[in-house]
Amino acid sequence: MTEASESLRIIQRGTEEILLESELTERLKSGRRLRVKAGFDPTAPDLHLGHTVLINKLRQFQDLGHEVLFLIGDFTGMIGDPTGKNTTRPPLSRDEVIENARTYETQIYKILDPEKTLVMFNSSWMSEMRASDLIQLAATHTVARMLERDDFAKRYKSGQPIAIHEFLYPLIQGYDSVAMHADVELGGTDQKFNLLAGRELQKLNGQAPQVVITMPLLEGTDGVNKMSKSLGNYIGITDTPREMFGKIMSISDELMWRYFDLLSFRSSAEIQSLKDGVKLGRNPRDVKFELAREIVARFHTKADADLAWGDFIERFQQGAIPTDIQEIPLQVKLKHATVPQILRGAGLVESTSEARRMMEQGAVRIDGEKITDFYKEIPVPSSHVYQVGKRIAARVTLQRIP
RNA sequence: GGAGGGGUUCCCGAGCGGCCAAAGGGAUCAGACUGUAAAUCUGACGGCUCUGCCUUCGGUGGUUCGAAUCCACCCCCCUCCA
Repeated sequence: MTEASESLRIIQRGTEEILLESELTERLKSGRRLRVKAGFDPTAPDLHLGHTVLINKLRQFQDLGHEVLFLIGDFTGMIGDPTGKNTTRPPLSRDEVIENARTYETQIYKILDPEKTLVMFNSSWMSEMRASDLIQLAATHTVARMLERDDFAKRYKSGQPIAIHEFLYPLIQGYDSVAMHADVELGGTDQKFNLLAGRELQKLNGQAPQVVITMPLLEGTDGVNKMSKSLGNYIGITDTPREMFGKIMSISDELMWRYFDLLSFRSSAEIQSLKDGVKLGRNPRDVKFELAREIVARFHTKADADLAWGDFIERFQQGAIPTDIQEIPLQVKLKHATVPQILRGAGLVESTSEARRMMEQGAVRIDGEKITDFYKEIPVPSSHVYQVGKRIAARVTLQRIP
């Protein structure tokens, strides 16, 4: 097996599609250090596991000696990528974009090698672009072509608005590839249209068109929608070890295998043997533990992962009161306080109505004892551990103020 | 510019003078169970000083004993025509 075909095999793993594979082989054979582009919109400042599917792939390119061009779409961020959306996104302010971009930069190096990463901002060439250039760019594509895009088509048909500027997004993303002289661009499957626009524009500008590689979209913790911050089904890479561990444990047994495929660094053979193990009666929960430990260790440390694991077992399997819980001081004017008041005051619930509901449902405990009486008076001063359900707990210390 | 349709609680979506804090579904949360914060089942799901009271159905003003529901004006979205 030649070196190029070995590289190709590594790159192929887990991808959805490579366009065109022959071109990729060609470039790999050239032995040149390839410029591998991936763009991120700085709309959501926190990366989640869904993004890491792509970043892991970038890392593989780096390991093979290539250079990653990490494009922060600060200019396009002000437009708002219409991909997959059924409504127009609100544009971001200059300051928000810069702030978000900074967060991205600090987060990607948990996976990428900084030595082989070039961070670029598309505002550096887009802000220079003149109106006449932009119109020329716009002239390269037709409205019909734009409306072929599934998300635009759906919005158009169902009567949702599409603003003109949204048509510019794929064109600008494509133009980025021209400006960056990208050899390869990676994106989610939903980005295919935008990625292909890059190929066309590069051809028009006399460059060899980039190879487009699409990666599957990772489903979120709900197992249905793609992972995204706005849907609240995400696992952030800056989540605490405990949160991250718990969220991974909450995915369905089915989805767990998908996560193994797209997120685990284990070999395909190893994953297959885990599957076989479950078939033979191994508890899927324990396999999920392994996944959770691997992922938590990647973004934190091995020790953090083990701690989170132990904590999870104690808390959910054995129902123990967590040990290192938050301390919340609360000042009270009277000699007594009722439980709903305390829970709301300490921020454990959003309203006293919610506190009452939780109590009715038997979710509230004080020092491990279930409390259902709304009017139970807690003396002030005092200090107890208050729990609302299995996940929320804090030691609340009541202090009397005159 | 003209004609028509529409804006309902986190989302979708019913309601079209009182029985509406507003059906149903989704999401979410809790409880039970379990092999787990899977699955399944049950329940909750505006707020409060909670057997009652207060605020909500694009906005403002009106009609009425009483309006999410009727009227007027305004704002926003969509479709068709120009």
